Amino acid sequence: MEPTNDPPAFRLFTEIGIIEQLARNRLERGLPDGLKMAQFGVLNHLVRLGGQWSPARLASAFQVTKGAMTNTLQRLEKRELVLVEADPDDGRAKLVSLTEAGREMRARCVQSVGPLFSELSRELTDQDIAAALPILERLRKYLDSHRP
Amino acid sequence: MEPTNDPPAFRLFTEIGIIEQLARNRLERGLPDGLKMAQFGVLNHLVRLGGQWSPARLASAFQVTKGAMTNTLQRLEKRELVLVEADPDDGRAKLVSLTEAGREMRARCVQSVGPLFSELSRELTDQDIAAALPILERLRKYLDSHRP
DNA sequence: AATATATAATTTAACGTTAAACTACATTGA
DNA sequence: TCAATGTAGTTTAACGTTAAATTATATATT
Repeated sequence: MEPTNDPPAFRLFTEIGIIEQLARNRLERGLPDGLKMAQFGVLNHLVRLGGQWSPARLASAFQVTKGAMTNTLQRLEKRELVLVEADPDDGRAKLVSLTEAGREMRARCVQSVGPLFSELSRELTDQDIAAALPILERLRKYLDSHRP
Repeated sequence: MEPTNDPPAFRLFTEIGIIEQLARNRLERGLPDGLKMAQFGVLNHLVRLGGQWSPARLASAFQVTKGAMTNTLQRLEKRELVLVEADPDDGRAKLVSLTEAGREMRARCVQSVGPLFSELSRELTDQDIAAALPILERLRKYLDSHRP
């Protein structure tokens, strides 16, 4: 690739776009049973934070539309990795929680993802990453707070 | 959002994934005539680097599959923003170049994208970005060189 | 020269995403 | 109380993406 004269912000977006594609592809390739990143993301979220989550709260946590979350949850529910119940306190809402199978699947996912992170740590130290993270967080928060 | 205990590399991917989504959405929203980022990317590439490019070279430059590039080029060709000819030296190949309309459209796209970059420069200086870019470049190059 | 292998581009199916329209239920306020 | 407004979730259409199969042409090897 030729070196570019694009302004820094443009190059930042370009790098982010390419990394996102390569990383999702690489991670997804290792996930068990053809699970997708979106699905693993929800399982991981439920394991880390526990409890019951409405689809709307999950959609907001992952910055996707409610329609996208409906889709992901339906796929997880089909595999019985997740339990979806009616919210007793709100007739419009549902509550999503992890099943035992979901917890096990998440563990397998974490295992499958391990090797990439090990390799990466030889290229990029935690210090390197820590240097970049605050800038990306500011960018993310800015974009998030100026949404339509 | 609750603070996470995820390892730095994981948080890096998470931030990148969210930023990619928010940024593409924000940028696309401003593009003229419902042009998409993928299409603008190709126009921009052809303006910056000029000349004739085979679909395969473009696919490689953008790190997408040839199928994805076929799709993007067909949409650009339908709007006559791009000219696609047979390669006289290789019966399998095609050559893609910019039309005048394509050049004008790219200029309109750059204009439409300007405001976001101005706003952004008040949140994130070029120095901030310059601090993050080398790390992202290393990550991108690593992922790119270890593809299946 | 003939065959085998490799490359260029397209097509198809499957997935995730958004936006917008829709249904169902909740909340607010006159 | 009832009407208006707001929110939760689903559905559909359109787009971009990948992977895999397909067609056509090039290149290399024997």
